[in-house]
This record gives sequence, C-alpha cells and structure tokens, in this order.
Amino acid sequence: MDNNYLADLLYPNITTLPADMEARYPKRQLPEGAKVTRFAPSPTGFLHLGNLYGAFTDERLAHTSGGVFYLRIEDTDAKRTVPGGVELIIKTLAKFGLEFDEGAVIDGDKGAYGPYRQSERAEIYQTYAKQLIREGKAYPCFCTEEEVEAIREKQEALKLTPGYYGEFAVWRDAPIEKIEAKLKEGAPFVLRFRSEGSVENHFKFKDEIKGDINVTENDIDHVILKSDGIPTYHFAHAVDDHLMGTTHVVRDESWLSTLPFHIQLFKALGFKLPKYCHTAQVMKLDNGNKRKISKRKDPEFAATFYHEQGYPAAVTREYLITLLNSNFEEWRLANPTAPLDDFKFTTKKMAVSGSLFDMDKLNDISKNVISRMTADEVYDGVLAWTKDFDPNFAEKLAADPGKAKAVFAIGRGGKKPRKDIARWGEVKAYMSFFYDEYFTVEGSFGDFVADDVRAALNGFLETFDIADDSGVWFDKIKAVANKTGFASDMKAYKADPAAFKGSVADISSFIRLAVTGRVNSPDLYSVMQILGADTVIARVKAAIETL
RNA sequence: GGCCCGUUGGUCAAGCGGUUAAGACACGGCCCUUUCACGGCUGUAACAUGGGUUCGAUUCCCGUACGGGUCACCA
Repeated sequence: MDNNYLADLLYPNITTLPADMEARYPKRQLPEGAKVTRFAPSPTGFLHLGNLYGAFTDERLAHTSGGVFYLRIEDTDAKRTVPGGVELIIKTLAKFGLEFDEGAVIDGDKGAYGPYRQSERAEIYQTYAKQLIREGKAYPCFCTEEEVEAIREKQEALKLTPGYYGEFAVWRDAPIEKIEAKLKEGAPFVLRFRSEGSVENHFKFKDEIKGDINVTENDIDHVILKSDGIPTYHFAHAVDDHLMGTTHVVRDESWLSTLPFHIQLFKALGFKLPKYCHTAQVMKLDNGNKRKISKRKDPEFAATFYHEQGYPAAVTREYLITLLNSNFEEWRLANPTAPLDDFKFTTKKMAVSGSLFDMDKLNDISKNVISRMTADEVYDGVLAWTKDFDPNFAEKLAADPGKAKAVFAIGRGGKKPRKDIARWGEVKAYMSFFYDEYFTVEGSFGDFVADDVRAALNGFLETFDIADDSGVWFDKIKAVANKTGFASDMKAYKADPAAFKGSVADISSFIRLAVTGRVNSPDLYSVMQILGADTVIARVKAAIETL
C-alpha cells in the first residue's frame, strides 16, 4: 500500500511536517542539570490533594534545579471538560503559592511553547500522526464502538487478554480500497498505532522514584487520534512533552501500566524519552482499608478544603513536602525559620508506596508554622480568611486592629512560642471572649464548693488594680490564697494537698473562668491588660452572681 | 482474571547483610510552671507470612497472604 497516498487521503488539510514543528519549537537552552517539569491536569472539576502532591513535586524539581515549571491543560476530552475548570485550576494553584514560569493563564498563554491547552494543538498532533502513517506506523480503524465492544466480549468469553491486537486488529492490514470505500461513506475513523511489540518480550526500566521495574512490551494497537482528530492522552503526552522540552515527567503510578506503550510511541516518533517519576499516592482510610483518594468520592480532599478550613497556604506546602521527602522533617527541625527554597528536594527521598493523609500531623505542622509568625502576620491571615468566611467577625477585628494584634502577641515571639492556633477557622473560638458580644461561659468550677469560689473571687476583687505589674498582680492572688485557706506555695500544696482547700493554681483557674469564660486561655495577666479593669471587674462580679 | 507496584510501631517514616531497629505525630507518665499552653525528660508500641541463600537476614531470592493500581475513541 502507498502510505503517502493514505496519509493524504486521511488528513488532506495537514500540510506541515514534523520538521516545521521542530523549527517552531526549538530545543530549550538551559544550563546543565536544569529540569523542565509540567503540571498537566485535565479541567474536570476541582483539584484535590493528590494533584497538589504531584504539582509540588514538579515545582520543586524545576525550581531547585534552575529549570522551568509550566502548566499544560489536558482538555482532550470535550465530554469531561467542565466550564470554568481551567480558571479554577489556575486560581487554586495560585492560592497554594505554586508559581508557573509558563503555561496556560486565565486569558491565554504565557511562554514560547504554546498553545498550552491541548484542545488548541490539533494541527501539531495531526502533523506527527500523518508522518506516522507515511512511515506505516499508524493506520485508520473504522470499527464502531459496538464492534470494539463485541471484540472484547469475545475475548472475555475465550479468556483472552482484551484489546485491539493481533487477529483482533481487523483494520490493521485492510486494503486501501476498503478504506477508501469507508471514507466515501463518510464513516468516522480513529487512528491506531501499529504496534510491533510482543508480550513475550520483557525488559527493565528505570523510574526515578520507583527504581528498576519490570516491563512487558505492548502489543495493542492503541488509538492515538480519536474520531474528532483530537489525540488520546498517550499521543498528546509524547508530542507535547517532546516539543515542550519536558525533561522529567511526574505523574502518579497508575500510569505505569501504559508506560510500555509510551516508550514505544517515543521511539516510533524519533523522540528522546524523558525521565519518568511515578509517584505513590496519598491514600485515605476507608472502612479499615487504605484507598487512593479520588476526586469523585472524596470531596474533603479538595485542595480548596484546606483553604476553607483556614490552613495557611504554607502549611499545606510543608505538609505535602513532609510526605514527599522523608528527610524534610529533620531538616525543618534543624532550620525552623529557613525558607522552603533552601531545602534540597530530591526524587531519591520520595516514598514508593502510598501514604495515609494524617490530620493530626497537618494540625501539628500548622501550629508550628503559625507560631513562627508575627502578630501582624497572624492578624493579616485571620482577617483575609474571615473576610471570606466570617464577615461579621472580620468587621469586629478590623474595627480595632490594635486590640486584635495585642491578643495575637500574647506568648508570641521568643524561643518557645505558644502553639494555640492550627487554622484561621479556630481563631474566633480562641479569642472571642475579648469581645463582649461573643462572651459566653463554657466551663465550670468543678468540684469546688461555691462558698470557697465566692470567697476567692471576692478576695481577688478587693485588691485588684489594673495598674499592677504582673509580679504584684500575682502576689495579690497568693495573698488571696492564704486568706481563704488555699495554698499559695505549690510545693507545700503538693507535699500535703489535704491540708488545703486547693492551691493558688485553682484560684487562678477560678479567675480565668470568670474573666474568659473558659478553662483554657492565654496568659491571664496579659488578657486582663487588654480587657481593661471595667470588663474584668464586671465579669468577675457576674460570675459571683451565678454561684 | 492477566499484568504491574507495594507491605517496618496507631500514623508518617529512617534503614540499604551484623544496629540496643532512628526520628516526627498521636497517646501515657514525670519535671518546669500562678493558670492554660510552650518546653525538657521519659514510657507503651513495628520489620505481613513460609521457605531458601548466608557464619548471620528487616535488608538478597522464591512462594503465599493482604493492600493498591491498570486493562476505553478518560486522563
């Protein structure tokens, strides 16, 4: 058969040659060792933690090597593409501080290797596809969906491996007359790759993360161009990553099974194979079993969820990197305030098996990150978040920034900062008692008798002076303890608890409950200084009333 | 079902033929402390399983079990 004739017959409108594309997209000139990576999601809805996991890997690999990180939109499946999907991806990524050097932007493209939306690259794909036809490496297949289905059913009945291959590849060697006849009917066709592989052949392949893996040659004639002329993932992957100069393909390990086909494609197209980094996935516990998180089943893993909960963007990044590189935690411990960019990210330290998402760990990391912030930074973070998710509280904060910042400053700075806040969403509960409108009493005086509590609170009221420094302030509380039969000295109390009604610690907790309405609060003296004498006295009096 | 990948404490994980099998989170205890925290110290807890190879296996090989993934004109 005349392959050139067939090629023109199938794609008469394509006049460009691979050489034209190579000229249009010249090889990147980058320093030795610079990695080019891409994040290539399909715009089918929100991004989830697994996407972020891969995206951070891409970003770190590129930016710690002086390379390029770009965004490519894989929208080859028109049926699954959702409106606004691209915008959502771009905005979500921006929220997490992932910066692209090039790729799709809201209203177009940035960079010299575009278009970065696959749906706009039909001519490019078809140029290479046409070349494959000329070389006898691809052929049209006119099977309908039903026919392909029938083949599969037959194979299943015979317990054969399903797929379009060997004797089942009915159009593989069809005579040109038959093809012309179909074409004349206007019958739709797909373009299939002519595989010369055999499942008898095995070889080793080195993955950058997984190491050596055993691979079996592909013998299936996969579809490379769908009937609408748009490529399948496989073909787009080969053409795009070649033309865009990707050096490291990061994708999740479910792609391992199609790797043999991809290797075949690169070879047939005469492309240099990029390095592959097949990542393990983030899992979740589902009925006692680990399971890969999925977009459809697990909306709680939507990237935006972390933002909604009020985790600062840096926290998600730190958490993901602790999952990504096992030596990160150790590094962070030794360099608590160093910027993330200083950490040497490497595929060598990446996990080969999936890890479970751990909310406890996320919270711990978040508390640490927030504890290192200044009061101003906390204020800015809280304000920005509450504006979106709790506007009333945002107004309250903004009405008196000085007060809010003073609250955030308690126990902050220094070598051992408090770690009260894990996410912005908790801040209101943490500090609401500073505002009369939000003040409620949540807690009780426990087993203490009302008379003792009343005596202690009255004692406090008698000598309280907002102008006292913290030393004098506390001496007065100790005096109250002595006067009311509580121990002022903790050592004495511990030596013989039965000799006292309680300790000065208990008196403090009474005052805390009266003033803050809770059993847990930042340093009481600092709290009172911010609240002011009137509020302190009024609240203690109110507490006495309830006894 | 075929093929591929994986399996170290509750979780995340170091390890790469000889170790008292790190560390972090969570949990318990103690200390510090005016409270709440922070911090310090400390404790409980692990190499899925059966065969090999070896003087010696968590580390290497094979099988088994379990978990995950994949077999589309979806990515």
